[in-house]
Amino acid sequence: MIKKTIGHFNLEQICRSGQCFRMSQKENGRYGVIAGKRYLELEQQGKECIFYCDEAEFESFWKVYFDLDGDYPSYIEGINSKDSYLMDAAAFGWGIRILRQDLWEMIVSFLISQQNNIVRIRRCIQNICESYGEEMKNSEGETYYAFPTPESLASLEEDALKECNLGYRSKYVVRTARSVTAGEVDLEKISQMSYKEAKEELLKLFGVGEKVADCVCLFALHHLEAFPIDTHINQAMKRHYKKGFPNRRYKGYQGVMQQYIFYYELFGNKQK
DNA sequence: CGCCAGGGGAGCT
DNA sequence: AGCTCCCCTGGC
Repeated sequence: MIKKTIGHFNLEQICRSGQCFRMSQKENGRYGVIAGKRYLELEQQGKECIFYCDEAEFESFWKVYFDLDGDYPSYIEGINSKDSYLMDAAAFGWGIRILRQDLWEMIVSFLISQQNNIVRIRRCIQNICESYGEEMKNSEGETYYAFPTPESLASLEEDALKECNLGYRSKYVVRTARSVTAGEVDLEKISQMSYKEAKEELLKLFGVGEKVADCVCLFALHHLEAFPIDTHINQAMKRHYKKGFPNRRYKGYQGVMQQYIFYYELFGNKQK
């Protein structure tokens, strides 16, 4: 285990921010994160954060995964001080980071997210992992499940994932898995593309629209200019940005602002 | 029981 | 760009 003091990093906020559905708080207060086949436990102790892994794994994987080299103070300092709403939102979600999650996982996760709430999304994902993901053991011998591969989902009937509580989204996931295994869409290539190209490519997948594509671009490909607009963001735009969100000012990192707004809308004080 | 909303999307005009 | 319809759960 290693201890790190990292500014603008807060596990509770990241866990609740709704970008990572495989991070959860355990009964002992620690957080567990599953990423691909990996498992990590973390613990927040005030400003310090404990990573239960060795230095090599931290440096080569988790530091990148949690975007610890990102300069979040400068993102926040760039906020227009006259924009009290955004100032409040950022002050509330100061510890959020935009993670670098697996591309395939994010595609499936946000296919499932449509017309769905966060609690149920987590359950759906847990269900497909338990049913079709590889069974793994962490260092304490506890079982966890890797995310199902495209191949394992492509072979299913279109309605098979209804048993995992996906409802009508089942066929979106199965058909998308088939597109990937058939090579119609190349995930390796997408990960090398610019935001614009990657989004265009993702939109070819059945069930992927503007919002889902933007979430994938932001949370997997780390295109911070992606600004997913969902019902909550849409309402915030109507209330606070009737003339449109100032994209020009936050050019290149609008996605970070989106996360502050989203988190604030969901968990902030409702006296707005 | 009906109604509605939850981080939408497809298909059509 | 805007509209309709699609369609699954859970909460009230």
